[in-house]
Amino acid sequence: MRQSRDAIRAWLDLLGASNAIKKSVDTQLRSDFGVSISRFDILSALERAGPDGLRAGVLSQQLMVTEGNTTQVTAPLIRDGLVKRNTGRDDARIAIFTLTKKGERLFSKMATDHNHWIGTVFSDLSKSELAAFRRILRKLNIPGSTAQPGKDAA
Amino acid sequence: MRQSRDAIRAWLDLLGASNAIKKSVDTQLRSDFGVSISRFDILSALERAGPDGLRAGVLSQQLMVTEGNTTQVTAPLIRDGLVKRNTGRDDARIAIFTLTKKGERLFSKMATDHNHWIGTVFSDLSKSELAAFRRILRKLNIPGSTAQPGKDAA
DNA sequence: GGTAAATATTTTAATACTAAAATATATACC
DNA sequence: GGTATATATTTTAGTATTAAAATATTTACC
Repeated sequence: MRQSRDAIRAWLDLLGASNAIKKSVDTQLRSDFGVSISRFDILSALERAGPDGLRAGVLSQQLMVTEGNTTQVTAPLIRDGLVKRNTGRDDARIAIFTLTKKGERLFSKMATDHNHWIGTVFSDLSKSELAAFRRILRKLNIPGSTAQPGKDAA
Repeated sequence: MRQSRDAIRAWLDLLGASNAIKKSVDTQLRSDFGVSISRFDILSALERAGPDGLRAGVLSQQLMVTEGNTTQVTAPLIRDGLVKRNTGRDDARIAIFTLTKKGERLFSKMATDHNHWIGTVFSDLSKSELAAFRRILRKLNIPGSTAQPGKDAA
């Protein structure tokens, strides 16, 4: 099983890089804007959705988290006036989240910085290396994983 | 900033793959052995350390977590008889963790399966693709990250 | 040998996450 | 029109995580 030992090394490298990038982004978002990466992900999804916002269930699906998680992470964003929660007019069971003006303004600044940070992380890779990297990631056989990510974005 | 958009895509792919693999491993470890990936990481580090075990601080460093985390994640392992906690004989401040016989037996089974799962994840990559993948990961510029991972292993 | 400082770990308070139970509302069928 | 079922979300209980405060013990120095 020589193959499996190299695979373990690759997995540890992958996990380490992912953890380190995430930690770095989270630290910067918190110190510069007072927002965690989880909250940033929500703001990002709502920004993309525009004025119609997103239903709780759709938001959860996009971020690949449970609905309970969405309820809890939106709570402080609502408390801080970055997100508004409305109830569907036809169906009172439905919760619709949208960005407030304040949320839009803050997210816009965050997105600029976030894009720049991530650009820097990959800045030493050539265009073809970046493509090769993504191609290899798509070749991984991950049990129970039909498709792609969903979390984090800008 | 075309470059930054592709970088974001690569980051989302990287994060998605990492999350999905971790989730898959965690789910399998829990259902087959009743142990989470966090606890598995501790057992793995202690197995590697052998009969002398590891001090709390060293264990924390190796897993790249806080000492408080180590205290809490070892607690159920001790409760379940997989790990033993001893106090240093010269210095009573020191906590030394070792695997029990039961812990060794369980970890041995877990490691076999874990290696196989990870081998499968990377099984569609050629030897050179695997090497290219690791080389690219090492070329990433991650702020505040001097070196490599630390977590998870077998 | 007693106090101050240093060291090692644990505890506490907060965030984030899941799975499962609970709640609220709407729909369907009799 | 009333009850059962289905749907959408929230709440609860448990695990994992960090940062900062608290505790325990040793070391150093007067």
